[in-house]
Parts: sequence; C-alpha cells; structure tokens
Amino acid sequence: MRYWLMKSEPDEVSFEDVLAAPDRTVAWFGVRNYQARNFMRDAMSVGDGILFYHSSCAVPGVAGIAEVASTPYPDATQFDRAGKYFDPKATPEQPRWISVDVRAVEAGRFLALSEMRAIPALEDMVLLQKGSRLSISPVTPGQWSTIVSLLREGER
DNA sequence: GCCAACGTTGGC
DNA sequence: GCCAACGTTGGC
Repeated sequence: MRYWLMKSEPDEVSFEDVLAAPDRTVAWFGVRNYQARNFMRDAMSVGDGILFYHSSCAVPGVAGIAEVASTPYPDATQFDRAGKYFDPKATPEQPRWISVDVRAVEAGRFLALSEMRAIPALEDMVLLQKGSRLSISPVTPGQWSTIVSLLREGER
C-alpha cells in the first residue's frame, strides 16, 4: 500500500466530477511525462491512496481522497487524432502512455496549497519542492496521515 | 499575463 | 552525447 498525490485541473476533471461519475470512478488520462507514467506503470497498486489535487486554478490544493481502482492500461487519448493528447508516435501495438482508474473515496474540507506550505510536517513533500511539476508524486505515510487528519477536521 | 523551473527535441 | 532552443507547467 502506497500513497500518491495526483494533480488535475478542475476545469478538466474536478474531484466533484469524480464523485458524480458512475461508481465514483474515472480514467486518469492525459499523463505525458515519463516519470509520472512510470509511477503508474511500475509502482501503483489497486487500493493505493490518492490525494486528489486541484492545480492551475484560483486556489490550488487537495480537494479529496481517492484510491487507485485498476491496474494500468493504455490511455485511449493518445490515439485520438483530434484530441489534444494525441501522440503520433503511439500505436495500439506500441502504446506510450497509460491510465489507471481512480475512485473517489471521501471529500472532507479543501486543504489549500498555501496552508500546506505552512505545516512543518509537510515540508518534505515532493509537491512543495521548488520547481516541482510532477503531476503524480509519492506521498509518505506520515504526510498522508497528516493531510487526511486535516481534511477530516471541519467537514464541508 | 508573467516567469522560473523543468522536460523534450533535434542539430551537430 | 552535448546542449541550445523551444514548449509546458503551474503558482502568483
């Protein structure tokens, strides 16, 4: 059992969108970074914990808790010529990019990035390192429990 | 919109 | 294999 932070732009897929999806589950598509892909391919297991993070928005931060709900499979968007995630070098025989399914588990309150930066127990988070842009990053068990506790205090 | 930081591409 | 140029990310 491992823990992850996964960034999504809420204009594209918000945590609320996942909560509203059938079985509270969506495909995590559009990862086009090898390091992030390799985490999905090599290190994730079904049931791993996910901090669902909203990025590139007015107030970035952790919007909820989710879990890995599938093993990896080819990301369909790499084959869609008309889509922005199309990759001309990918073929169904030799896919480059993968998805996993993500299931929303619980919302809790919103934990803003600005608040996370002020918490000493979180200062080593990959997310908070200078220049860190990884869309999927590992979270330690200590960081996970700190954040889950904060999400559960003062439910929205 | 700005811009720092980082990743990728491609010429050599 | 180097590295300059370019593109992207993402907070502010």
